[in-house]
Amino acid sequence: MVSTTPTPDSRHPDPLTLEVVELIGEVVARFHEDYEAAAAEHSLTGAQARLLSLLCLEPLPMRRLAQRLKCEPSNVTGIVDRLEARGLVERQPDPADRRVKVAAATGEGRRVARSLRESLRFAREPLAGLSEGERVALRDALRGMLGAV
Amino acid sequence: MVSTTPTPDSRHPDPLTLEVVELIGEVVARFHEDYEAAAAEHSLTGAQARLLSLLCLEPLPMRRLAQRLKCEPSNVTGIVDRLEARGLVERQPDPADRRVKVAAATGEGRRVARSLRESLRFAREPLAGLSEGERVALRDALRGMLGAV
DNA sequence: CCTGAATATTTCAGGTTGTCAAACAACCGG
DNA sequence: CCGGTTGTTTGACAACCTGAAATATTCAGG
Repeated sequence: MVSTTPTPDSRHPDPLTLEVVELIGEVVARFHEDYEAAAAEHSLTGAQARLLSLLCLEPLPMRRLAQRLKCEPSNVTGIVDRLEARGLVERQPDPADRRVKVAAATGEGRRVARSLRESLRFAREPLAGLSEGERVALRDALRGMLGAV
Repeated sequence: MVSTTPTPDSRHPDPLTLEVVELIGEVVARFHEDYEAAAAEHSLTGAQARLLSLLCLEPLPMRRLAQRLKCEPSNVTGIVDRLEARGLVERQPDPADRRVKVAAATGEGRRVARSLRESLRFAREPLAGLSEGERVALRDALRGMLGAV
């Protein structure tokens, strides 16, 4: 009787699945709130914070930035403009292809990004309230969700 | 020795916590993508879809809408304006207080919201790939995260 | 080498979201 | 009745986002 996963048909979800969906929605909402708030503390918008965080890992051409952020390249132009005006990012020419401009975080940009990462409390603090077993279970379930698609 | 949760200090998170944070970030990103895409299929923006979904549960005064959406009331005015122009929402006078206007979903609005909810596949389809035990574990961990704050 | 297609970036126009301050109407306590 | 508070809207402004057009550069073929 333990056997068959009780067919959580995605068209007729069972109550358990519905509750999990509800909970995920709440987590998503809180995560966003927290992210925007952390960005605002550094006088950044959410979009600016995301872009700066990306560049903090490695410099990227404008085109790739747009792909990572899932938006149009013309949009990235403006965001980089504003970050560049504040000295957090700079455009560098690509020696291999004079069409492309590589955006890179400046030293100050990296400093701000690090500070921002540290003020991102949600998804870390509440995790501290979980036992190791729960965290392992959470990890496995999340892996399953992301891998299943 | 079972006692103390192995101190996942939020300033020096262990690798397990870091991975979970990473996974949550991915889930949040996918959830948002999916939500925006589902909204776009119905020619709605994310904000419009969220507001319409709220009104689909119960009519709400503008003020409360702003609280639920965590934004300024003046912002809600515009979003309701656009939804009202499309006949998905209507403003009704509150007989008890002539200052307040209650926004309510129209029949068409409810129809669109239902259709939207059904096209929201992420957070439901991948869940189907989890065993019942995993879904229970996920539920408990999420509850713990949300409650712990 | 030259031409034309393709690519990377920017610019521009237009729409949506969001804030803040100010206006306005209606409520309410004294 | 009066003054302060509350709910909604309006206006000005900034950021985000898209789509189309302009520009510069690369690259493949003839």
